[in-house]
Formats: sequence, C-alpha cells, structure tokens
Amino acid sequence: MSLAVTSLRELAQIQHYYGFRYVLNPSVHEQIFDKLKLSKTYPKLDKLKVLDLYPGPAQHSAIFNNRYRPAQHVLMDMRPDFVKHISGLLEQDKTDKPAMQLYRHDPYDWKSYTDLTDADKILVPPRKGPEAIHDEFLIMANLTGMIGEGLFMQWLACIGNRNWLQRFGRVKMLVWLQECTAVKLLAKPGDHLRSKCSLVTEAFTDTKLVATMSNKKTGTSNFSEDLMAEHQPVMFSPQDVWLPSGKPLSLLEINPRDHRIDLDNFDYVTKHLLILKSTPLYESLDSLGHGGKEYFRQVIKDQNLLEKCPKNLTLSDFLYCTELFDKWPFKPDIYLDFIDVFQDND
Amino acid sequence: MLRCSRSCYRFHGVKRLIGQLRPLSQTAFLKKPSMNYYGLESGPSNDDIGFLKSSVVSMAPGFGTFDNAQAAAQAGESRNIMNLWSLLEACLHSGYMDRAFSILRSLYNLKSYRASFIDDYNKYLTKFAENATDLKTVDKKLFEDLQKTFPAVDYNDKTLAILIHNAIKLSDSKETRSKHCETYLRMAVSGYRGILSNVEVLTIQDYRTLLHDLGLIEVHDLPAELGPIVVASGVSPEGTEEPKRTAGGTHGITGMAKDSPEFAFDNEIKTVAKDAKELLAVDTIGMKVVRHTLLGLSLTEEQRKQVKDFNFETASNLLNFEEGQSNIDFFEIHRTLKTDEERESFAKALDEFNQDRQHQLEHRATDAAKERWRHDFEEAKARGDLSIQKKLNVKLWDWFNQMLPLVKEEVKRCAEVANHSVQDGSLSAKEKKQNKAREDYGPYLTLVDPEKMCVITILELLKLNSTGGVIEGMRTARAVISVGKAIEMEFRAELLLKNEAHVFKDIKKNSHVFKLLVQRARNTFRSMKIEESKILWPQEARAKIGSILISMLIHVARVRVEGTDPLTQEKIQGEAPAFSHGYQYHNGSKLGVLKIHRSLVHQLNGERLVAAVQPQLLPMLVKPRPWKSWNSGGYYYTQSTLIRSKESPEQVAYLKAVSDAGAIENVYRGLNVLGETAWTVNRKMFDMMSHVWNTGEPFLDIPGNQSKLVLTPQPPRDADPSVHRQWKLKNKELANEFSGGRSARCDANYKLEIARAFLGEKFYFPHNLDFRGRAYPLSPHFNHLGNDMSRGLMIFWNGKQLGSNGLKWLKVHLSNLFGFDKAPLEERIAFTESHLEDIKDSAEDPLNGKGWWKQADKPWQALATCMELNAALKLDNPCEFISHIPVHQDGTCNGLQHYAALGGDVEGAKQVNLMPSDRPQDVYSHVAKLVVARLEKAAAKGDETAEILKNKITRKVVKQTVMTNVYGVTYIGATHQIEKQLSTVFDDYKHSYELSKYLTKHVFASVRELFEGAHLIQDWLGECAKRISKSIRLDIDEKAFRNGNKPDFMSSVIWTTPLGLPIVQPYRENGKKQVATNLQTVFISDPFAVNPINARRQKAGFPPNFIHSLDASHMLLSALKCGENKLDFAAVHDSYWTHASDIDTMNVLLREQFIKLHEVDLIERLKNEFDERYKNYLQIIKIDKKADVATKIVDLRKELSQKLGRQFTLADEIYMEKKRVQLLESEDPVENGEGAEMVTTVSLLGEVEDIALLEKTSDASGIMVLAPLKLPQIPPKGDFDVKELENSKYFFS
DNA sequence: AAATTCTCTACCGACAATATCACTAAGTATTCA
DNA sequence: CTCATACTTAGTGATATAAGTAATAGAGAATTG
Repeated sequence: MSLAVTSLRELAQIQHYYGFRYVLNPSVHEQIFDKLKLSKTYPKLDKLKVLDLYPGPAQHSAIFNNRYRPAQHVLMDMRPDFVKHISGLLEQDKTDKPAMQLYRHDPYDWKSYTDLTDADKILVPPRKGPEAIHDEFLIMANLTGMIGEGLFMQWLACIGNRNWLQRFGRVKMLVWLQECTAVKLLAKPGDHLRSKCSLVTEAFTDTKLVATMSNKKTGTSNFSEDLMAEHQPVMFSPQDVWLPSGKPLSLLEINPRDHRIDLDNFDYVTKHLLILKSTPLYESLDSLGHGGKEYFRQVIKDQNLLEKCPKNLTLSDFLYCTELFDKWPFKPDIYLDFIDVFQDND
Repeated sequence: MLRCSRSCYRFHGVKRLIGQLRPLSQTAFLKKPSMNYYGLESGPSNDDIGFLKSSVVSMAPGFGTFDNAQAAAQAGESRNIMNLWSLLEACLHSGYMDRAFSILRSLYNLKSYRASFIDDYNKYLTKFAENATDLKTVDKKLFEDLQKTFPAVDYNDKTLAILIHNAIKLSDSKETRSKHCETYLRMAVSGYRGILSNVEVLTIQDYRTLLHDLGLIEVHDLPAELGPIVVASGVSPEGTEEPKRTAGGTHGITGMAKDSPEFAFDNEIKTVAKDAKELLAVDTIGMKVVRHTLLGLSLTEEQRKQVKDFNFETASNLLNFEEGQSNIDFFEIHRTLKTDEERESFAKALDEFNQDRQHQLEHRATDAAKERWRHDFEEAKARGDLSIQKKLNVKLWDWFNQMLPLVKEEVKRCAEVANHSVQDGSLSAKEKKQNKAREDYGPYLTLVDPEKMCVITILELLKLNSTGGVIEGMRTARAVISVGKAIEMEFRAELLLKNEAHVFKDIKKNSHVFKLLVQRARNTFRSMKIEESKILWPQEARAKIGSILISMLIHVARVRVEGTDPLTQEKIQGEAPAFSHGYQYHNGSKLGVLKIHRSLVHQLNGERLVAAVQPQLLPMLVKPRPWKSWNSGGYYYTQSTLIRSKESPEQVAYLKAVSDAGAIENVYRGLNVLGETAWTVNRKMFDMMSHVWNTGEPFLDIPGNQSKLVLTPQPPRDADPSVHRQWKLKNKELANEFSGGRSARCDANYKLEIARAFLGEKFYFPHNLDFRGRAYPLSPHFNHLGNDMSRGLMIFWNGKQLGSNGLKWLKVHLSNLFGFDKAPLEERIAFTESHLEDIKDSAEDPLNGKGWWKQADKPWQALATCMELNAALKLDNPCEFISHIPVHQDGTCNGLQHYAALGGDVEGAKQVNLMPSDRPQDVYSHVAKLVVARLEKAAAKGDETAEILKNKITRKVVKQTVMTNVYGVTYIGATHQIEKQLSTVFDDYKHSYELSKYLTKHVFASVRELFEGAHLIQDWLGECAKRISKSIRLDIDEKAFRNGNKPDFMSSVIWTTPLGLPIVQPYRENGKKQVATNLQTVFISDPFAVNPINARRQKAGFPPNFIHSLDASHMLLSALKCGENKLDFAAVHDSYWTHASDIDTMNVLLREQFIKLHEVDLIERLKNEFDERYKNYLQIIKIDKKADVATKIVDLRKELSQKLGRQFTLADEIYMEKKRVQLLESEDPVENGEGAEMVTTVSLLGEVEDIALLEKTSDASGIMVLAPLKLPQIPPKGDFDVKELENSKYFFS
C-alpha cells in the first residue's frame, strides 16, 4: 500500500508557513528522483535510513517513500500546523510497520539530533568511513524559510568539522533552499556573488543543482548559463510551488567530501579577504593583520596572483593563501576576531 | 556732526536702499499667536519665569534658517547651505579665493538665504582686502560684485567697516584716508555705531586713527568695552607706567579702581603679530604681580618656598601632570589664610593667574604633548638609550617626525589641486581620483598647522584604544570622526585666537591694570565672536580629513614585535605597523576596525594616560564663560552649545529663536550658578586612591590590572555543534569581561590623572543641557556626575562652618551614603553616632583598619565623609569646623513627585513625601504592600498563582518596576525586571517567567491605583504625542507622499519648559548614508537632513521627557535661588548638593521652587501650547462608512477625481485644504469669502458636531478621512494641593 | 481593505556597517550633417 | 557651428555579509498582494 499524496486543496488550509515554500507537484518530484538516481548511492535500500527535516506538507516524503521504501524514514518537524497535518497523514497508514514516523522536535535545535540518535535512539545510522558517501543514510531537508539559510550554513560547517549528523560519515543531503542562497553557494570564481559560502561549498562538498524554479516572466532561471548547462537541473514552474507567493527555490544535492583543510585559518583568511572582494590581493591582503601586505608580497612569488581580486580566486588560491597565512610568524590571533558592539553593563 | 542719510550718497552706483534689501524685519514674518493663547494667560506678566515669552517666540514659524513650517521643503537647502558655509570658511582661510568666489555664487542662488548673504560676502571681502595692495582694487571689486554678480544684495555696516579698515591700511596720505573714511562712514546703515561695533574688523589702531588722527568719530560712537582702551592711547600715548601699588604691596591689585586706570600703551610694538604666537606668550608682568601678591600673603615657610620656587613664567607649569612634581597647593593656602581680606586678595591673584593658565591650557595642549615627546626623546638620546624597547614617548616622537613630511606633502598637493596647478593629463586614473577627492577635503586640511594635525591624530588614536568593543583597537568610523572633530576644534580655537590677535594686535600689555582691561574687553569680544560662528564642519568633511591623517599615521607608525617561527617554534623579533585597518563582523554586518598592535597595547597599559586626556575639555581653572546665547558659554576658546543637540537642526532652530529673543535668561542664570561653584580635589582621598591604584589590585570599584586575556581551549573538531557554540560564547564573554575591566581601569586612570593635575587647584565645571534641559558638566571623565570614586575625590573649594545643624546634616549624609536613608533624620543621626568608633577608625586608617567604610553603599564618599566628620569631632567644638564636603539631598523618586503634583494624587503625593510626615515615606514599600493586598484578595478567591507569590513580595521585587514605570516601561520589560528578582526564588525559568507575567500585572495595577491622576496624565501625554507625531502639516512637502497615499509624518512633539526652554523631541528615522573616506566608507548621518518622524519613540519618550523637563526646570530654579542666597550649589538631576550648614536653607528654597513650578496648571498650559502650535494640522482618522459625512466625502472625492482626470490623492486633499485655510486667513475680504465658500473634505467634516462620535475602532469597516488635529481632553486632577509641600521635610532628604 | 509579518521591547548622558554593483541622471566629448 | 549621440561620471539604491533566532512573547506598526 502506498502513502497518500497530499492534495493541494488540503494544504491550502494550513495557515502558517513561516516563510517556507514547498514544491507540490508530484511529477516534479518524480522527475527529481529520476534525475538523482539514488539507487546508485544506496544499493541496499532495505538498509537506507532517511531523515526528513522540515518536511512540511510531506508530499515529497510520501513520493520518496513510495518509490524507495527505505528501512526507516523519520520526519522531524515541530511546527504545530504541520505536525497536525503529518499526524493525520500517518494515521492513514494502518500497517503494523509504518513507512514513516514523525519525530516532534525542532530541526533547528542541535539537541534534537543528539536526542534522535543517542538519547531516544529513534534513528541510529551506522558509522561509515570517509572513503565514500554514506550508503545507508540520507538527509532530506527543506530550508526555504527565513532561518533556512543560516541553518544551512551551519550544516555546511558541520560537514567541515565532521560533527552533527556528518559524524556518521559523508552523508548525502538533499536540501531545498531559496534560489538566491543556492546561487551564492554555487558561485564560481569571477562571479560577483562569490563568497565564503561558495568556497566552503566547494571545499567540503560536491554539490549539484538538482532542480530549480523557472522565472515567472522569462521562463529561464537566475543561474548562469554555464551552470545550467553543467547541472541540467529539473525545471519547475512557480505554479508548482506552495505558498504561491514568496521567493523562488532550488534543490541541491550535497555530497560531502573528504578533506584535510586547516579550518580555522581557512575561515579567517576567506572571511577577511572576501570583504574587499574586488581589491587586488596586494592591497586586500593587508586587511589580514598588521603588516599583511609586506609579508604576503614577500612570500607570494607569483605576481599574477597578487594582481587578482579575491572574488576571482580559485579554491586552491585560497588554500595557498591559508597555508602562507599559517606560516606567518606575526599572524594575528584569529580567535580574537570578534567585537562586542554593545557591552552592556547593568 | 552732520550725518547724511545714506540715500543722498551714491557709491559707485550702488544705489539700492538698505530698506529694499530688508523689506520686512524678521518679526514681520512672525505669525502672532491667536488672542486666546494670550487670553488664557492674560498676557505676559512679570511672573513669567520664561515660559510665556519663549513659547510665543517659538510658536511663530518663519524664524531662523530652519523654518518649522517649511522643514521638509528646506531640508535639502538647509543642508546645502551648511556645507557651503563651512566650505567657504575653509577656502577663505586657506586662501582659495577663486573657489571661495564660486561658492559665493552658489550661495547667492539659494534665495531663501539671500538675507544673510552679505555676511558671507563680507567674509570674502575681508580676505580679499587683506591681500589687496591698493584701495582701488577693493573698491572696484566691491562695485563689480554688488552691481553685476550679486545685484540683489546690498552692503551692510560690516562691509563698510571692512572698507574703512582697508582705507586706513592702504591710504598713502592723510587726505585720501580721511576722504575715504568719511565717505564710508556716511554710508552707514544704522549709524556710526553700527559700523564701529565691528570689532572683529577694525583694530584698536583703526579706532584711534578715526578718533584722533582723522577726528571723524566721537568717543561715544565706540563700543563700550573698547572705549577706555582706545581713549587711553590718546591720553597718554607715551605712558608706560607701572601701576601703583598700595603701601607695602601686600594687597596687590586691590587698591586700584578699574574704572580709572592708568594706561600704558606701547608704541614701540608696531609690527603686526601675524600669528597667534604673541598672544600665547606668558604674560610676564601679570605673573610678577601674581607672585608678588602671593608672597605678600601670610604663608607658611613651606608655602612661601613653593611660591618662590614656582616658575610663573613658563607655560610648562600649567598643570601638574607629572608624578612627583609639585605645584603650589593653592587650596592649602586658601584654607590656611586667616583673614577675609587676605583671602580676597588671594582669590583675585589666583584668578588672574588662572585666567592665563586657562588660556594656555585650552591652547597649548597639543604643543605640550609634542614637547613632552621630544623631551623624552632627547633625554633618551643623551643617555644613548634609543634601543629596541623604546619608551612610548620616544616612539611617538619618532612617528610624529615621520608623519609630518607626509602631511606637509599632502597639504601641498591639496593646495596645488585647489590652485589648478596640476596637469591632469600625465596622471594615472588613481591619482586623478585622489585629486578629485582632494578637492573635497583639501580646503579643510590646509587650515591647521600640520604639526598640530600630526599630534592630534596620534593622541586621538591612543585615546580610542580599546573602545567600541574592539579588543585591541577601535572602530574606524569613530576614529576618523574623532580625529576630524579634534582638528576642527583646533581650527576654531586658533581662529578665535587669530581674530583676537587682530583686534588687539597693537596693544602691548606692559601695565598690569591695562592688561586687566584688555582681558575684559577680550572676553567680551570672544563671546561675540563665538556667537557669530554658526558654522560646523559637515560630518563628511571630518571623516575625510580624519581618514587621510589616520592613513598616514598607519603608514609610518611601526613597532617592534615578537612572533613565533611556524617551523622551529622559536621566538623571532620583527617590526610591524602599529596600526592596521581591517574589518570584523558582527551579526553579519561588517564593521571597520583599526587594530592597535598588541605590543603597543601592552605598552599603553603600563603608561599613565597623561597624554591622551583631552585638554580642551578639562575642568576649568576659572569661572566658565557665562552663558549668553545658545552657543556662547562654557570654555573660553572651545565652542560648546547650550544644548547637546542630537544632530537635529530643528532643536537648534528653536533654541536660537528663543535665545535671540532673550527668552531663556533664567536658564542661563541657573546654569551659570552651577558653573560658578568652585571645587578642589580632596587630597587625602586622592592619596588613598592613588595608593590603591598603584598596587594594581582590584579594590572596590577599581578593577585590577589584568595583563593577558586567556581564552579557553578549543573543543575537538567533531564535538557537537552546541559544544562549539558554548566555547565561542565563553570566549566572547571572557573577552568582554577583559575589555570591560580594561576600560573600567582606563576610566579610573583618567579620573585619577585629572584629579592629580588639579590637586590643590581651584576649578569649575562648565555645564550644558541635554535636549530636555537637564544639566551636565561639559568635562568628561572627572566630574560630580561620575561614579562614587569621582564624587569621593571632590570637595567644595569654599569651606563653611558647620554650625550645629550642619553637623547634624553631615551625620545624616553619612547615614545616607551607607544606604540608611529611609528612616527619620533623628534615626539617621543616631545611626552615625552609634558608629563613631568605626568612623574614627575608617578615617584614620582606612586601609589597614576595620574598613567599616567599605560596607557603605557609596564607600568612597562615605570615607571622605568619615574623614570630615572625624576631623570635625576632634575639635573642641565640632560646630566650628570648616566643612568642604558637599551634602546631598535627593528627591525621593523625583519623577513620581512631579507626576503626583501634576495628577493631584493625594495618597501618591503622600508616598513620595510631598506631604508633611514625621517619617519619610517609601513608595516602593508601599507599592509592595498594595501588591500583597491584591494578591491576598486573589488568593482568597482561590487563585493559585497569587497564593504562591503572596509572601514573596518585597520592596526589592517591585522597586525597579515602580521606578521605570515613570519612564514608560512596557509590560514585557517589566516582566523581565521582575523575573530577574523572582529568579532568585524560583529556579525554573519558565515557571518564574509565568509568575512574573502575572505579578507584573498586579504591580502595574497597584502603581496605577496609587497614582491614578498621574497615570491618566501619563496616558494623556502619550496620546498627545502619538497624535502629534501622526499629524500632517498643511504645507507638507509633496515628497513626503512618495509611498502612495500614506505620507511621511514630519511633526515632532515640541513644548516649552516653565523656564522657557523649547524642547524638540529629536526622534526621527535615522537617515544614515555611506560616505567614502580614504580608509573605507563610513556610515554616518547627515546632521542637516530632516527625516520622517519615529512616531513610536516620540510617543514612548514624551511622558518621561516632559517630566524630566520639569525636574530640570526645578533644578535650575533651585540653583538660581541658591545662587542668589550665596550658597554653593551642585546638582545631579534630582540630587541637590550644598554645604552641610546650608542644607536647611537649600531645602526651603527647593520646596518653594517646586511649589512655584506646580502652582500653575502645567498640563493645561501644555494643552494650550499644543493647540496653538499645532493649529491647522490634520490627522487621519477612520470614520463610519455609513455616516452622512462619509458619503459626502466620498462623493466629493469622486467628483474631484473626475475633474482632475486622475486619482484624487491625499496630497491633493491636503493641498486643497491648505488653499482654503490660506484664503480664510487672508486679509482680503474677497479671498476670505472664497475661502468660506470652498468645500474640501476637511471642511465637510468641520460641519459635523462631534467627530469623535463617528470615529471607528478597528472592528467595523470605515473610511480614512482627514480631520483637524484634535488632542484629547485633559484628564481630571486629584485633590492634592502642592502648597502642602511647604512643610514636608522629607521631600528631598 | 485584510491579513500576515516585522519590530521592539524604560528615559537621558551615548558614542556611529560596509563593499560592491547595477542603474540613473547629468555632464562631456565626439562626431556628423 | 550646432545638434545629436556615445561615453563618462557622480550619485543612489539594493544586496550580501555571518551563521544559533542572545535566555524570553505580546502589542502595534508595516508590508503586501
């Protein structure tokens, strides 16, 4: 028996969406799963555990579940309206072994995950090595809401750190994000949206644009031609999205990489250099600390590199700078790199 | 003497009459407040302490450069004009005449400022004439300019003064000189005096020429202050007599009458002192006299030796900044003098000495710093000790020397750009851009001596170390603006000095009395000069020059640093820039940061902060310049304004208007009393603190010397994100604590340093006001508003015998400082008397004794009082003790006192001691009691929450909320406060929060019950503010309608305090913009922009601000009266201080003033003022759709819409209504009739009897309509009569 | 015109985002009839 | 020589930045379709 796929009518009754948007067109989801070829990553579907974060209307969950029949499929959500909706949905599943289960915790809270895997042991993924993508665990999430971008950035950091759910191995994530976030994450050198998160994405993950919304008027997307050609994403129309108003969204497939990057220095260097992203390195390096200009001009022999602007640098350029930075005898204390704007006293 | 009317003279064809230039006097524009406004008050009366006169002035639109009624329309122009003015000034002083002229053209085109254009032109002409070599050039220039370039402008008396000065200077013969001068004098607009009053143009020599050589004027034509000086030269041109001394010379100058002095005029000094150097030279003769006087006093041998050894003639003895070096202890002399006569002559001599020192202090500060650096450098060099670990000052001297040529070069470049002597062609794009920028900041950069700019830059940056939450450095934005501001301040001071030098350039004061005379004239002159200057540099210009200078310093300043080799882990020595510009993020926003290298920071921590103390803003050695106008008062060479304006041109405009009308004299007087209170440092306390400080250990509120910030170790990479988060938080907390501790220590350091400098000195605090009229000392760091430590360091200079009541009050004071202040006076006295042993112990051995004083609420002040009391009690008759300690009398919840008086709440009044009682009432306990009563009642009904809470309620739980209630604390805010208290009892946050929410409701209700009337008034004030800030002026600018039919509201709440001070709430949306500077862009607000109102803040701020404006008035009135009664008086808002012996008198006076203040129905008066000020303003209301008027309005809108062929907008509606009102107010009966005929949406509404009946609350659907602004009715007042206060001894206690 | 979402939360003294790019308006040079 | 057009430049506005929404929650204003 397959799970019912929620109709649009039902969903219209849900009041609060907190800025989240969901694709509610089964065929789009089918196309997406066609494209993803998940059975390649997860050859033993009967062992696959899926964590579905902010599932909302859970249409995609149902479709996914019907299609792959994973060993375990946990939906984590805490928003009252959706909890109600999902509970209703799950009640229809009268089998002894329910296909999906709801875990009523806030996906924003780190504690929810330790509870899930350690305390409550609801979903316990096996630990896998760094050699390959985890083949028994998949994370799906919708982070199209207001807090989504911030949360995703933290998850990215978790991939770098190998903590959170990523401590179980290189766990694939399918994440719905606002299109503008996805654009930033996938920005290439030279793109004016090239930013720290683009570098982090590039450094820690192999990320693909799986699907994206077509522009209302032009029918094209806001991603560059190159990128569209490279990723060939599934396109869906604004009408496939609920709520009807809001910002466009995209689906990313994130495959964590095995890396050995000096995280703190990398973080410091990228953060600071990308502030003056259009200033040539020979100038912008000075903002790394006292005497930065002198030091780097001395140690960077490649004049071409010095002429480049941070936004044009490749990941390896940044890694090179990070390395040099680490070797700098007079480098500043990177752990004091913050400011208390209002040091209130009362 | 025959005087032609000016019309009979043709000056090179300039023929327009002055009358045409000023067709109407300013007052002609003033709209007379309507009769009923006067009517209610039955016209200005002698009883008016300021309110009436002032409110009438400020009610009239059309004053000043900032017209309330046209605020929005003129905002752009107003900003423009300020920038142009400041640029014009800068260009003139830099000698960029062409550029200056083109600015004049721009100014000329701003029609609304045409009236003041001639002033700007005069400035230009002055400069032009200075450079001219013959008379004709100037005449021709003036003719051409006024005839052709600026035809709509006519000259004024100042123009003529310039011409006269020029004629005297350039004429080759007496005839030409005479002819020209006579001609010019005849052209006078308002008589000879009009011309001759321009003392900043004419020199003493000029006056003398006119008076004696040419005989064109009479003595009575001269400005009063100058008369004697000018005449003197005529009487005894050769005279160089020393002033006569009274026999024995011991009484110094006392024997001389100032009005008939014998003058000395030095004819030998003919050369013009171009720069201000001469004026700065120490006045040798004056100092000799001072010294002589001092030695004539009955001094101890030691004191005599001090005076003898003291070098009065060098500027280096300004203040005692160096440890170990000792100045004369003037206080000790003052204290030990025996007779009044001696004291008086001492006071005079000291004052005279201090006049000079003050002058030096305000001027020589930067030089002094530089000299110190150089001195240390030379010394180190002599020792051959220029090694690696340089002393700080040696380093600074080094930077200074490296920076100087760069600055000079930059100044040169700027001059080149300004003179167009740069060929653009050969320059790179970058250089071109830089030159473009130079055009902007160049004029400002060339104004101040490069040496000074370097010193200022270095000092400012050192001063800003660890500010703005940066751990080792500062915010860039703050740095660039601070440096810019400091440069501007320097420029202003120099300018003033230069002008002064110009006027008095011919005078050499080799006579003592003559010098005094000149000093007096000079002070007057200075006031005039300061009043005249209205120009301030735009924030943008400040930021730009600040950034230029800072970037140069960054470039040159280097320090030795130590690093670690990444491979070998060995220590490596190196060199790095001392400053580094970078960025840090805060919540995703970038903040520009100027980092200071750690090695320098360490060095700075070890230094005493002598160098960085802002010398311009120290306490003053002489009485502050009395307040005379909105921008004249306080320091002598440093300009300060009466009100600390929050970049609100509106505030300034209102202030100017009433200031010019002379309507706030009482405010000035009150402030002057505060400024005239003489202080000195409590030496014993200083020694104590200094000792404690030097140990480096934490002690009371002085934090210890922490050397290094130690962070916690990083958790393993794969630890849970929440662990990482905690780690980050912990580190931030550590850093925060560290930098907090450091800045606290730094602050204490400043205080001690300033105190050290003023040991034994007599000093004063100049005050100004915040926008609500509360007074604050101008000097930061060390003042009586500071913390316990600051206060403990200060005593009155004058001593007064305690007397028996004084002794009692001193005891009460000590009790109060211990926090034992809620009991009757007798009990407080008893408290002190029961601790006499402790007091003795504390006073005599504060550190090693029992340290009883440390238990006090305010330990430092308590210790000071212990010492005082102990010293008094040692006398046979303690009542004869001469006491210097200020004794405080604090209002018990002063805000509520005013509210209770306004609302007439009997019980409330009683609880805040407005009514006589034998015990002081404690309003907090009373409220707690009321709350408990409520809880018990609820608990009796079975309310479980009440049951839990009912025996947890203490005074402390409700105190903060009762207190902040006056400030309009919200329900949420109060809940937090109460939760903080309850959290000590209940562990679970959720639970305690729930309880707090519940309790807050009851606390609010109880306060409301107790102060029923007061709360109605609070609500009423809030409602008024809300409606006003959501009201629409008829002549609103169309731009305000940019977002559809919803206008930007522009009216702020404005009222007049009882003393006549107009108050404009400055809360508007912040209109900050990014401004590019050399280092980065900075985000600053344009001070001249007029932004939409922030209605929320207007509403929330008005009730407390109104009350504060009342307590401020009360304070100033009390100050005034205390001044009249010869009391030394100081105040911290609602805490009034005077000598112990004068407390009784002060208490009577302050109660009288409170009664006087509240005898008038202030609320009614406020409503009248509002009704008048906001007459014809509109508001948007929602009325019932079905009402008749509603239909009519809809129909009218439709009709007009059809006529127009487009949507009939709100703007149109307002425009129509404006037309109607204009017609109605017209003098022309025809127009009047038209107005009456006219039908607008507003007039339709006017036909309805009671609009309020139609108003719809949100539920039903209605339509939005414009209605005349109507403020709610005044709530009823309770029965309390303020007269009852007269005998309430615990009112302030 | 109604509903959702955004902001602010006690007053004053008091103290502050910034880099970059796209777009527009205005000014300037160039070129062509 | 003038006009028109391309090109420059100055000024304005929008957007991204980092990355726990600080512990908390309700009223009132602002936005939005």
